[in-house]
Amino acid sequence: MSKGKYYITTAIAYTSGKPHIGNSYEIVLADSIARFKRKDGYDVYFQTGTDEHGQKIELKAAQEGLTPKEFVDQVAGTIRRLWDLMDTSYDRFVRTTDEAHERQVQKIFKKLYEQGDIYKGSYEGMYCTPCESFWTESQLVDGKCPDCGREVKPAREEAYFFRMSKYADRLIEHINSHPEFIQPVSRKNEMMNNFLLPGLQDLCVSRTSFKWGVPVDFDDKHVVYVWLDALTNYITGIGYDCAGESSQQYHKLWPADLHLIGKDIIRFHTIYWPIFLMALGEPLPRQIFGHPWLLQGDGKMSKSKGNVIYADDLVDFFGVDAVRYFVLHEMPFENDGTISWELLVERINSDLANTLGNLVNRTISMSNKYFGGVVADKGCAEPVDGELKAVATAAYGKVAARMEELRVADALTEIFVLFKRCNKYIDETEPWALAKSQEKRDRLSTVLYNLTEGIIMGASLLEPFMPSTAVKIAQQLNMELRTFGELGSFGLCPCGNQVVSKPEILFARLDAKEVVEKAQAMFEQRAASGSAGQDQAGDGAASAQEEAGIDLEPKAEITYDQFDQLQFQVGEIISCKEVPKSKKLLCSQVRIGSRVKQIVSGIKQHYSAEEMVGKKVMVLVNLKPATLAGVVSEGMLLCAEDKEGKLSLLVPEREMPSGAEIC
RNA sequence: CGCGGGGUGGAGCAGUCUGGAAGCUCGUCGGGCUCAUAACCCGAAGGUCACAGGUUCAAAUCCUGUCCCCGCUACCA
Repeated sequence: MSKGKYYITTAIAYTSGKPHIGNSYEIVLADSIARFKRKDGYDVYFQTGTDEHGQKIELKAAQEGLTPKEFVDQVAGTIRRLWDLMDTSYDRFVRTTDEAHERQVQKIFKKLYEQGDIYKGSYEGMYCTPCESFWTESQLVDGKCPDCGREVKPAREEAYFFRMSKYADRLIEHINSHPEFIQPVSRKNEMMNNFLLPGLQDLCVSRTSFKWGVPVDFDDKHVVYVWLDALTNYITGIGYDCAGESSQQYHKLWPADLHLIGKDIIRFHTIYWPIFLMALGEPLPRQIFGHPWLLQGDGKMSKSKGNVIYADDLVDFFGVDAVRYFVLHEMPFENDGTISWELLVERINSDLANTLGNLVNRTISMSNKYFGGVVADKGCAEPVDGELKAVATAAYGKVAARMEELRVADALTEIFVLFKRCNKYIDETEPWALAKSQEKRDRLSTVLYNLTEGIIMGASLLEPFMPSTAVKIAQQLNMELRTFGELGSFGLCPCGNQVVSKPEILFARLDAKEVVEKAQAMFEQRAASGSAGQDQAGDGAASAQEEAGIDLEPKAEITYDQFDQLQFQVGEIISCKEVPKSKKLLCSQVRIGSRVKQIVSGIKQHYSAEEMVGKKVMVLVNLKPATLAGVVSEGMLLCAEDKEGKLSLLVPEREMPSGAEIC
């Protein structure tokens, strides 16, 4: 009976920290599609996981005093718990540190090298020795290292490259002949125009600058660089082997039917990934959907403000299904969506509490009130019933059509059309009026039967999106959820069915003001307890200092001589103006003794040019001049900075003449 | 400064590719109803589709220019 296999993946999450609600959206979206397809008769395999290598992770781990492996174990655990919390039905959670994956990546790398797709070359650029960093010409500031301002020299680092150009024509041809390959279509043009048509650059696929990665087994100075490691999870996770020993499962599942990814990594999935597959001689995935992002509406999401929204917070406030509903329903198809506490409450109240929850509640209440909870069709049909039945039986087709286009938000809207129609039906039939006369009792019974039927059909459609809500509704109605195949018929409910005697409220109405206040309190507490609370949920909750101090990573100790090399003096700002075309910079003329220096500072968002004038400030005088946004700066005004990035200039506590030494 | 995405009734969005009566949800206002979670149903008000030009019989939609917002990036010396 199966309609065939359906292999769906999400991007694997990078384990550098706890994902916020925007990142969690993807897994929920994938889950709703997977559940829908499963219920629709496909043999679904749903894979997700984590991407755990790279320099950033190496660094983060070191900062926390952990080995990279310990660190990623922790974060991968957090991510997996979050995915589970969101009630996602993935079949496999791959980790790029899985031994089998790593071994296969090595084999793939070697194979591609041996067949000439990967070659050893060198990465050329300008190298800053003290910073151990490569820079491209365009990154240099004034021909100097953008980090430290020191001289850079041309250098080359050995690296492996993948010959992209070889497969470019084939890929262009594939994309053109498979219009469904890249979704939404607008992304297709973007990829074609920006990358494919101008000519593909070879891709650097190894690094020597860090160790935390899959080692190249025939050249252990190198580790495999991210994409060849990360993207291949889609095949290694289901048992691919490049030596021809791939598993049964692989043969069954590959090619993937859908890679669901964020719009930021479309390029890697629609260009590099297909080309890797071509090189391996494997078929290409059928479809890649780059979904937009869910952005926070009320103010910037920022860790220092502590207002980052995480899925588990939302679940605490609203429950899993409400959160699922919100992210699925509020995401536009192509543009980024907005999330805020107010919008969340609005959606929950109007759709979930009013339209759906209240419908179930009033229907069950009436069945109990008029018939002791027994629902039966007494065959007293009237013309009004027709429209309800028509909407109910047509719903599956409409929802399925939307899902086929991956328009999940619109699919949900279609389901709610049915619930709204049920509410309207109550108004049209006025059961309370029917209840008043004895001879209308059969009609009343039929009306309630029809309503119950409409609700269970809607709930059955809702199941992939809000699984536990659908089950709750079915339980209250004392019925089984329907299969999609049954949704074409109206009236499958056996007569004499007994609903629960007291309906449970599915979604309580919320007060937006209260919710916002509660959220704010949570954020304040979190900000007070420091950054720990963000990476590890709940850890920070215990500490609640009045005014938290700020701890920094200690830098290496220096000698007095080193300190003595710095020259600080009091400077008086005699004039100040904004640097044109810059967001942050103010340019001040600072009198230091008898000299005047021009100093550019990134404080425009904290001080106006006018209020700067006349201030006596602390200046680092002997800093090597540099050019910022085209303006020369000959020193540095010293500032203190708090957690939120607010700045305060340092000024002498007592009156001091300009030029006074600070020592 | 560079790249990208936007600007459609009070709010969130669709419609723009493939010109042809300005739509959806929420909110507001008025009415109805009372089974229900002050819920439900009906109706109304509210938009020069950022601005200015142009193409066209016809422009939210195509072309040109301008302004504004957001993200990444370079500036935070």
